Amino acid sequence: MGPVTGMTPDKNIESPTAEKVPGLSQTENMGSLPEEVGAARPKASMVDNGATDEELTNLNWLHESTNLLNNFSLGSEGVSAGSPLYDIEGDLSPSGCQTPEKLSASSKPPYSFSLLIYMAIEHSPNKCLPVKDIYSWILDRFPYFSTAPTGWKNSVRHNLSLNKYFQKVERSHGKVNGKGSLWCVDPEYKPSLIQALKKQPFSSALALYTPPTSPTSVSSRPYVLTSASRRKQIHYVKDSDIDAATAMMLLNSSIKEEALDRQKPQPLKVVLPKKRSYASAFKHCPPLSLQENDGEVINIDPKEDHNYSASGGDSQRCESRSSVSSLSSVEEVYEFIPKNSRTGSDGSEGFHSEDDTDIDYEEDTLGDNGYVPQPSGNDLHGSKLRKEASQDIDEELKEAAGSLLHLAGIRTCLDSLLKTAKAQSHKHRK
DNA sequence: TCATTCATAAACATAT
DNA sequence: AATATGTTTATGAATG
Repeated sequence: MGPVTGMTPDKNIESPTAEKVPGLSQTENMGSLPEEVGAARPKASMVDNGATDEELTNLNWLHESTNLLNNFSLGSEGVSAGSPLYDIEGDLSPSGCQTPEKLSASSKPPYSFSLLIYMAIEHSPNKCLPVKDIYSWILDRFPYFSTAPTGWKNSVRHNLSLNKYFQKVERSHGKVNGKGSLWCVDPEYKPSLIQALKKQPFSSALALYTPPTSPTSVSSRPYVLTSASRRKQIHYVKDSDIDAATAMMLLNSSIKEEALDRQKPQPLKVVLPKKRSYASAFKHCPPLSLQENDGEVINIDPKEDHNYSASGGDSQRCESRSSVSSLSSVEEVYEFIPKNSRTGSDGSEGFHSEDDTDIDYEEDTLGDNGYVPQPSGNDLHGSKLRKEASQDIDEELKEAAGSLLHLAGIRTCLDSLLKTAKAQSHKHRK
């Protein structure tokens, strides 16, 4: 028996390596995924009290960070009603810098397939795309591939299948139109992908970024702060603030996740854990788990799970799991503001499938497979739910703040007790 | 030199 | 049956 023929058009191709562009070597400019996610210690850079008092009992930070948390968890709603479809060609690219697309119209895009796929998925309204639409998006954005040998589709599929960053999600049952599954970005690895994208020479690519969210916070929204204020905040940050704010962030994120979870009828149904178990990918982070190794992990032998960029996975996974990296990543990218006005208007931005996929999403919304698209800002039901969630968050935040105040009070008491004790012993010695 | 990442090709299985 | 999709293996280039 000979080799299987007629499988895909992929087969009747020349080796694309023949078309490699000089000066644009495969890895030279390519968006290689980072081995480590950039240091994800929460900088608590938002805490801007400007004071010098480093005592925990100085509760300015609490007030500030509580406001901040509200901005993070609730206030972001007002930023963008639609899904954050950022404009890859947006005005964020430095003047005089060509966009990758334009560069790649005749030459190979400076992104790895992983990043291309990631961008495609992130551009989709529902953050999930079938393979076909990933093809389409890439073709749409990178005309290079229209003339490139079709082997690139094989590479896309290969990446989807092999790469740990991507997850397969079932389409709705009983829905026969549309082959295959939907592909999503594993939230756990979003920071990695973002980090990789950030390393691209084209800063406009950053405009694609959706602020990474914790696994269950599906509605990723951009966070808008000016870089100037951010730097200022970073400048004033203090260690005590970091820890406190970190605690608050973690607390908040867990609360938020719970609240958001309540909104969702069912979690995403991840099809099958191929590279490793993704069963936890859409689960919550354990609340307030400050530990990097939370036990669940994680036998990541790069050889065991044969996939790309397996190294460094441990740390980044832990970081992202703890939600802390979300904050840091957000900080890294929150300057980028969505251009949602273009969504869907020209057919390329806010990519819509030409086939049934969107219909699929709609049905899934009501649906039977548990796949829930991101709530859109004008979704009344969603906003109502969010309001409820917000109230919950508010209440829990108050409780949390109360607890922290309580702790601070204890600390104050202890301090004063210590002082008294010292004074007494001093007296006693005299 | 070695390990790693990535691209590419290919074989094969399964679903539509 | 044809095609699309998904998985797996192999190989080689580039890089640190």
